[in-house]
Amino acid sequence: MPIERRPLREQIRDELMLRLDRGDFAAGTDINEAALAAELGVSRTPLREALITLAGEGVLESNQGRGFRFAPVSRKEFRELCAIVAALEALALDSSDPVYLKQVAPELLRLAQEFSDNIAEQQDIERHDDEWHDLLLGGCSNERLLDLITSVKAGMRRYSHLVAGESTPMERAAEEHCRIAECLIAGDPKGAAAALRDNWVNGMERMMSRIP
Amino acid sequence: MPIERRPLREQIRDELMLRLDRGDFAAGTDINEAALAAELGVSRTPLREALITLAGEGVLESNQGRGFRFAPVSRKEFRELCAIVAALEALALDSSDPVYLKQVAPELLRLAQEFSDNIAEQQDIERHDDEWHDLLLGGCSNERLLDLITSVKAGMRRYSHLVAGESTPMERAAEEHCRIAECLIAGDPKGAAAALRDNWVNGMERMMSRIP
DNA sequence: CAGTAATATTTTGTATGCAGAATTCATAGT
DNA sequence: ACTATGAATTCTGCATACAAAATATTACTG
Repeated sequence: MPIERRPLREQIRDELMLRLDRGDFAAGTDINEAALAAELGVSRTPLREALITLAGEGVLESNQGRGFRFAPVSRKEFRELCAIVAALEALALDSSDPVYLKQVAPELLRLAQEFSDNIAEQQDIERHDDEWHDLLLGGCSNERLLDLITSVKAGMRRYSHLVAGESTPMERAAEEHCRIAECLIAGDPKGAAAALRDNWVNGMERMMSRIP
Repeated sequence: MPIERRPLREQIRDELMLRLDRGDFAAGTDINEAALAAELGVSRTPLREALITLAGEGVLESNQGRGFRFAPVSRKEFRELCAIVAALEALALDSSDPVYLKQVAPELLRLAQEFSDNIAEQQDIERHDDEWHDLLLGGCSNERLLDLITSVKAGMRRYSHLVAGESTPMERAAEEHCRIAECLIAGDPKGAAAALRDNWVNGMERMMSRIP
């Protein structure tokens, strides 16, 4: 079996995103490279490489001479990101294989329903939501688009823990997922794309009040 | 006046993109870090940082232990990129200030017309085309979206020099630009967005035969 | 002569070192 | 007490150094 041989910068990036999801870093926090490198047990070089990729994804921002910091959150940016992801996912759905969509639609519906039943941990909720969207878009052959969506969503993760603990928003989201799945079952991808767009717009509205 | 103090990695990135536009590197060429660093008169560290950002934009790709190389071109990827940019620019137009659009529409029309007249150098043509799109989208308040468009377009520059020397495609493009501008003058942003999408789709078709 | 094993060389990936900018702290002056 | 000034410290940005992987070369064997 082949042992894992990935560049350190990628592993570091993943680890940092993990910690971001755990809520270890607050938005606006600036990063001490030496300290973080020591904590991770690596040198500053691959750490900086990871930080640069994260800056490229909008998770961090860098200022000359002042290093990196977690990009501060704002309603404006969140609106912008939601609009972007809505458009990109709608495009992905448009360019998906209809056969695939028909095929996974029942599964998508089932997941959405079982999701609306048990209210789990925030961590799980988000993972579940992500997996649902991944399954939805799994039939899209536009690889660059899927990569781009992943990248933009990475930039949105800074916002995800702000909504923690609210149950009603999630029920609404589940309803919307059901509607999308139903459109697909009915063989109406156009309606599904519209419902998907709504899902993002509504999700944005739901979270907006949570953002400073 | 404040003297320019940008990180080396950014200057290097810009220089590499410049050289890419000049056609210095062929797609698929792999990069020798030491040689390139020496040629640029910098050390490998900021060079690698620039390479990593370019890899994030899809201009380069990296393989473990094998370094970076200019990502090979393919019709599939070109189609994918065109679809993405079409959707993103259409979104940008949708979320643009209508007042701004009405305002710059005559200028856009003028530029498109004067463009169709004199056939210039390939280099100039592309710069002109880029500036035209920039002006078109200048009224979009979604900064993240504009950044993203810039980034995705950077990944497309590998393809731009493939079309060099064809005059008829450019005339067609100018026509399409005129149509977009006319829609804006007529106060029909919806139609303009559709024409913009067409512009990208047609541009894709025009170039497709040029790609191996 | 083809093919393969062993060795040498090149090149990447990571760590360390160093100069200068930014920040902090202390001190002096009002 | 508060601000300003300057030294001391911290930290970033870039350069260099080193180890391991990949590639090229040579030697050997059938």
